[in-house]
Amino acid sequence: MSDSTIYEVARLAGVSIATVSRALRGTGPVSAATREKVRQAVEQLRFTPSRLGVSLAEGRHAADGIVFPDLSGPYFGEVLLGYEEVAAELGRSVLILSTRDRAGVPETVKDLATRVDGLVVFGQTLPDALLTELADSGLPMVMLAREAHPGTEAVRSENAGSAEALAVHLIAHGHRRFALAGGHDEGDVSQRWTAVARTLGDHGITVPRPVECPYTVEGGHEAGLTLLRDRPDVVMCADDQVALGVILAAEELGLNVPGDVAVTGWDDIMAARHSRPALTTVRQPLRELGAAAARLLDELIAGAEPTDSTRVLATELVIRASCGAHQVHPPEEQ
Amino acid sequence: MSDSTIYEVARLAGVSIATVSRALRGTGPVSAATREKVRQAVEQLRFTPSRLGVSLAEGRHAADGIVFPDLSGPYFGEVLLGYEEVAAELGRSVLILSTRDRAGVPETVKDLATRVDGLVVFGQTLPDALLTELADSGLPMVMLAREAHPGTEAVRSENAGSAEALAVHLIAHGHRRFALAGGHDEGDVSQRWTAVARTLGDHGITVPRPVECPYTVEGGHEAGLTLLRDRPDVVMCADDQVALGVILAAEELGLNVPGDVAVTGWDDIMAARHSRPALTTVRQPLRELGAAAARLLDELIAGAEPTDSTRVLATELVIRASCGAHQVHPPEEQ
DNA sequence: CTCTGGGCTGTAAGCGCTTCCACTGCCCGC
DNA sequence: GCGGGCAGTGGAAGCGCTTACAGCCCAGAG
Repeated sequence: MSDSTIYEVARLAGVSIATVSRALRGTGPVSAATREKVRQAVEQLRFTPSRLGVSLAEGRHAADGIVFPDLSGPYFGEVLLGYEEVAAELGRSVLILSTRDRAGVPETVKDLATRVDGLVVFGQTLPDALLTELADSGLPMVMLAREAHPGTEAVRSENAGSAEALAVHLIAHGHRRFALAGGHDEGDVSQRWTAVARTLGDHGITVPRPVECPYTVEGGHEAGLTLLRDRPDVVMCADDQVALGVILAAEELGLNVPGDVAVTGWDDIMAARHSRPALTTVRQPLRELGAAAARLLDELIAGAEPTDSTRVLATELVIRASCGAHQVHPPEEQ
Repeated sequence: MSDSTIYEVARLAGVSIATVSRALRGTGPVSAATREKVRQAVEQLRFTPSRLGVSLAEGRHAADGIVFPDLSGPYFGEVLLGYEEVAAELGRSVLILSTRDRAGVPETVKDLATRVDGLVVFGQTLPDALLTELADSGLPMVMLAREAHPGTEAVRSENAGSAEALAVHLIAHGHRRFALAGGHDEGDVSQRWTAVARTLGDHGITVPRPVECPYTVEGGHEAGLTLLRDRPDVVMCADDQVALGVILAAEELGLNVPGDVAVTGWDDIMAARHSRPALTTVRQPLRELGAAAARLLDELIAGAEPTDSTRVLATELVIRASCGAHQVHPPEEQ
């Protein structure tokens, strides 16, 4: 961009750069005649103010950073979509950073931090020590899909209640031997498993520890091959991708889903509705999650004090075929 | 971020800011003793150079912009993932912008342009006039999933060959009455439809004009309800999401897929493998698409002249159940 | 012993903008 | 007729950095 500068505009318009700036931003009084001269000069030179100059002078970037563990799969895309939409409305740009098996993450994140006014961090993407360091430096931060870290704000979707409802539903199906696929991550998933274990405990059912695996179809497939050796009645999965993998594993082992084993997911991604059998799952308001994070961060940047509290968005139990033969709801529309 | 500045570091270390800069960047000679003093001062003050200052002085942002029509669905997430990964390796940040039904796109894009050293633009996201304006301003640009615009570079995946192969396969299945779902977009999709029409024509088959619809499940569903009234043998869809929607529509109309009507997609998203029936489609190398774009843009930014040419990545025909009863390949692994 | 050339360091000029402050007229009210 | 106030404008000081240029000092050469 060999763009012209405010000096050239000023010279062409025959005014000072201060006047050009005032005319363009609408701050301070400028006569109609001057404004017109400036407008013409700007047009002739195709002048656009340098963001760098503006930001340096204003002392702000008008940009947010958002840190993901990964961008693959439908989950993050949806959240990001909701985030970017709100950020754009608020006049802020969005810088993304994916950390997935990458070296030098702390340095990269710190570099990102110098480019933005605030940061959104997903789940357990970053070590707590780094979060503390960033928060202590005064950087506004919002945590996504987990509880707030000291000095930050957070937003996640409801976990325990839906997990309990799902567990109760599965018990009503007559399932007794449970298995959990997808590890304990100190974030959303662990809250769900805790609620599930408690609910099952209330019914005199004990659950084995969850089998750790990456939150991907492949991870679920592998975990499924292990889990299904014990012939559980039902496998509850950390997310829909894992569930799809478990279903694949079941098919490979000659097991019918849900006849021989029920499977449930979490998130309600597109594939959940189209899979065979259609997946019983819990719908998360992914876009709203992103949107809420964007608004929270904007408030912090505007000067609000972080409250260390977590905003919780409601989820919805989605009963489909994979949890058992007796469907509670009629098949969905559209 | 109430960060300290290079001046404070210089004062604490008892040297000039020039020396601090040299010590930190490794440009110019600095004695070991001085280097150590600077290092200590930096550590004590937790100094990180302001990106704004650096960029303003260097005259570059070390950041790329990438413009999407939308971020929902699996397609863009994957491409973005590939992009961001390479960009990070190259030491560049990534700013994203989604334009989906949003007002003031030209202004937003121009704002984005002032924040980056180069831009990647997806398909038909931006009007040609705007592309021309940006390219003329000297902004390095790479087009994604379409042919190069003058003054840019482009990368897309192969369309005509796979489209022809798919059409030939469908003809071999005995299908004769074709329908196309998903509009003519002047980009990737139109290349496919053109190849399909030509191939079918060679076999004496004519195709009706494609039915326009958004590239979503809902769009496909609606288009399907229209298309299927004519009872075609097969519906070829612009992408997998549209295909999933058409399958939904077929089910609603009591039609068996592929028994009564075959359906094909494009992209090979995750849901394609898990849908019922599993979707015959064409796999695009989504991450590679993003990665190639990142590298091309980096070359342009480094000074390479745009060649107005398009790099084409190979695709792969994926035959599953939705195209007809007689499967050519055995069921896939994993 | 003087001269020369590095090595090392500091000074200062930008990079492109915003905005405080000072200044000039001019209109209005008394 | 005169002073106060205000619309309109310019000068200049930053914002935080990089880097060309110049200066200093000292070792080694002559």
